[in-house]
Amino acid sequence: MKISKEQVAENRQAVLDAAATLFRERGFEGVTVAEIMKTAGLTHGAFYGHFASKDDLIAQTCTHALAPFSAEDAPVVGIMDFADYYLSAGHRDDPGQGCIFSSLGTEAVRSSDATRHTLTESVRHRIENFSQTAPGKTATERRQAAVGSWAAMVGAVMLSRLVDDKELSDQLLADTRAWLEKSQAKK
Amino acid sequence: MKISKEQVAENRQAVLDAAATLFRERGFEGVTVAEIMKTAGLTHGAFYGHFASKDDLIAQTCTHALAPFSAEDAPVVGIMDFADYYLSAGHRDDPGQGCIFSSLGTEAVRSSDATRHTLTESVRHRIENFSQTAPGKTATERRQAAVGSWAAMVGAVMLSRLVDDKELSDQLLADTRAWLEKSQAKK
DNA sequence: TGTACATCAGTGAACGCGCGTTCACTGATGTAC
DNA sequence: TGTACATCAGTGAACGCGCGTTCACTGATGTAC
Repeated sequence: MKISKEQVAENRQAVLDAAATLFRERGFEGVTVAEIMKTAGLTHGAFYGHFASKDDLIAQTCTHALAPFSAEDAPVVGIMDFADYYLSAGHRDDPGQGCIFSSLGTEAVRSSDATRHTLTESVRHRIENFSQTAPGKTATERRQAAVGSWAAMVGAVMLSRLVDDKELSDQLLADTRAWLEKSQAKK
Repeated sequence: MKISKEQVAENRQAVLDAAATLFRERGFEGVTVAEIMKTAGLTHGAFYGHFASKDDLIAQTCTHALAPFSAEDAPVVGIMDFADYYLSAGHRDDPGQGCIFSSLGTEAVRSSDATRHTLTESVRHRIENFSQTAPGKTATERRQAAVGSWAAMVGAVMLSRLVDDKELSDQLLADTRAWLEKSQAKK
């Protein structure tokens, strides 16, 4: 039952896609290798032909999921434009397709060196990207605005998902957005 | 080998203390029941005399660890005073004694109803507390400042622990603090 | 106050399930002639 | 171009370890008389 080279590449992408969604929805430890392979349309035995271990998959999944944002030519995005998406109910309610930091942040602290390194570089890119349009007279001020604003978004979405009261959850998102808007306006 | 009532109460507290530290350091799933009991000076078999399950322990540990902040007479604390502690290297480097949201936030999303409810009430209290001294003309503005500022702190500490570059980690904390200070100052 | 006995917190061996990982086998692909 | 064979991605049964949980047993506490 040998498979064509194209099919192999497709299968590999399917596994990475399935892992990217499932990990963000249920955490690295909340999803089994067998479940990921099944979602990708394969059996668990095929897993080790593609990846050295579950940890290896985690690292490669992070790289895979963050690729669009880490590209050198990634589009510059304004903080408030980003906030409109990031602090939306849609993003909160669909972690599987959302930001990896607000869905896996506290677990990733204890992940492999490779995973943490990928995430670190992504943090750097995100800050550099936001810094280009952030308010402030100096580069330092703009970077501070970029870091502070993004940290607030990540924290707010994480808390909004945690809370068991929809009203409070909505308020966390809306209040953070309002506060960001005011902070941006003032230079 | 029956034990005195005082000793039973002490043992229970020791288990909760051990769990509170270990969970924050290594995550709910990264610590075993046996390890917690050993840290508390007991054997794993005694666990089920105190708690119905590991999930029950998690819920009670959250209540235990958050008790000081959830009390009705908890002291009102200024946002920047709190930020001085929260965004310090000391807090970042000692998650075992630190804020539960920045160490367990993304895992807690998938925890039991009881755990999430305890955390929700704690979020509410924290916001109410900060709102009392937050800047703003109206109650709404003050609440927005409280929510946005706290979200930024939680996000910043989580990211600062995640990153594998000490310089970037320090910068995340310092930039967030600087940005918070500026945002507080303006009204 | 002293003695006999029931209680029950803690012990540690054992259970059983789930999960990451391995491996002998299959059969379609793609190469050699 | 057609045929024979080697390759190797995928299959699914099996392994083994770790962890949450259970349970028969122990022996100090505290109560009854």
